[in-house]
Amino acid sequence: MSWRKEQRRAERGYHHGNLKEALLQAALGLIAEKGAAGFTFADAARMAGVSAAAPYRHFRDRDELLSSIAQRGFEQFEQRLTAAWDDGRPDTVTAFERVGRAYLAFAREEPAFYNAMFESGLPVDANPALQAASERAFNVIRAAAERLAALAPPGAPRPPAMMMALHIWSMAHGVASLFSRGDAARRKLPMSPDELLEAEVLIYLRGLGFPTDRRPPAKSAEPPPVPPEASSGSGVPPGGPWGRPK
Amino acid sequence: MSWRKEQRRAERGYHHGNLKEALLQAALGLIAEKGAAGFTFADAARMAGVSAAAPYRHFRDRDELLSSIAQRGFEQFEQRLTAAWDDGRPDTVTAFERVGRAYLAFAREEPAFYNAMFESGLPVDANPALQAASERAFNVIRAAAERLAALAPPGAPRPPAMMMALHIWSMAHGVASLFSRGDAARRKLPMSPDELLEAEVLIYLRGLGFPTDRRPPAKSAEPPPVPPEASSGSGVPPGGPWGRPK
DNA sequence: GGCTCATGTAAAGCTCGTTCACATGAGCTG
DNA sequence: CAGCTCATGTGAACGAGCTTTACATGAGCC
Repeated sequence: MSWRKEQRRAERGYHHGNLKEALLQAALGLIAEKGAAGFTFADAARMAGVSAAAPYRHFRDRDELLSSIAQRGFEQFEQRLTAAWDDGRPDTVTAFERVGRAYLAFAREEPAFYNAMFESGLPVDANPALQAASERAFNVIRAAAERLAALAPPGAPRPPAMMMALHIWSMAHGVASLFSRGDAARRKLPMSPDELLEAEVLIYLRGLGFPTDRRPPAKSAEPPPVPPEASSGSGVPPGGPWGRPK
Repeated sequence: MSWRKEQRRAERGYHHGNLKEALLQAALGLIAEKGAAGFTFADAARMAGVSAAAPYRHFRDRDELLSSIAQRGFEQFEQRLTAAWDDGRPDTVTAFERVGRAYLAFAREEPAFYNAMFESGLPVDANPALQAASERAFNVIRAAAERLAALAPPGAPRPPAMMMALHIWSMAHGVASLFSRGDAARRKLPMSPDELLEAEVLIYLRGLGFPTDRRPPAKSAEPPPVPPEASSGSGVPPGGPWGRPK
């Protein structure tokens, strides 16, 4: 039983050498497995092969480890959103939707980060660094909304970019929280979370007057998809953004 | 120190009489204060004036107490949504928006329930009763969406009601989670969460082709607010649902 | 070679969740 | 009303986690 620990210590010597990083990695794994609530400081220490007290040399307490993870999470989140936005290429609407998908992808692929960031109950605004990181991530969405708002069709009042950003964020976050993670994801949906969000954003943008003539799964090898019947009723585009009822 | 407990016992006798309910109430208060994660079985027992082991006569374990609370939460949630919907009176769109506001109001006014229901990490679908209660609450939104979809303007494909319901739910949940609760609510917003959600829903509905000629704060004493210039561009209504830039 | 300080350890105190054997008394039964 | 029974509550105990404290180790520097 105990020789294992001894051997481990023999392998690495009295000093670990990179304990802080090892703890962060261990915690990441544990959170992904059991959620931020189930994650245990002691477990992380065990996993790194050190005593339960060792982590306190690197983190004030369990919460600070969690904060560190959330911090990293927001940074990676920002990077991924930025990459997805790609400065609005090839066109603003396409890039905007890519950001939405990136949001969901992050929630799905980095459950540990997402959990620490949004579901751990961490008081984000009590930690200035964390708050700043969160702000920077949101600013990607905000900047994208800014560009989109600038493209608003003429003849209508320009929508406030900040409001658009908040709307998009709430949609992405709502879909991610409700349908794209863990247990709740098992709810039977008529469509994938990605499609759900994409349709939601498209309908929303159309509500703002943006031309959104593509369908979500977007077989791009289609004839120009907008026959000029668009002015039926009060401006309803022809194809629904929810695709055909397959 | 200990005479307090003795006195308490003297006051109520050996048997509590209504411990289960007392525990639920105590837990509700504790969760509202410190979140479902910070809530402690032992604390609830203390608050009810019984020993730490007593609760186990009424709940298999801590999780079952939490589930009970979530269950009640979903039931009250359903009631409030149903009341807000009021069978679509006075008109479908108005009632629909009232449901959205009720969603936010519940999140704000019943933080303990909301927390247990959506933020406690409870495996909802592992508990049939809980899942059913959650389903019933969602069905209110779904039924409302159904009625709304039936009113879809002619000339456009009718949007799937289920999709609409999921969209609305994700919006409400996103706004509630991000802006309407606890710390995150401190984020400075250009508008209240209620206004934010209302605008979001209105824009969305307009994207579906619904006539949404009211502005959120809705001074209803206005002249018919849709001058027939609606067909400019691709169907952009005249007034933005975000009101004037005040 | 010897010092120093960052880093790790063991032990202990606290709280919590949970179980167990035992106590109490409310309500039924005769 | 006496006595029985069973739901309900108690106290003690266990293991686990968080955190602090006093002590150990050894890497890097003079």
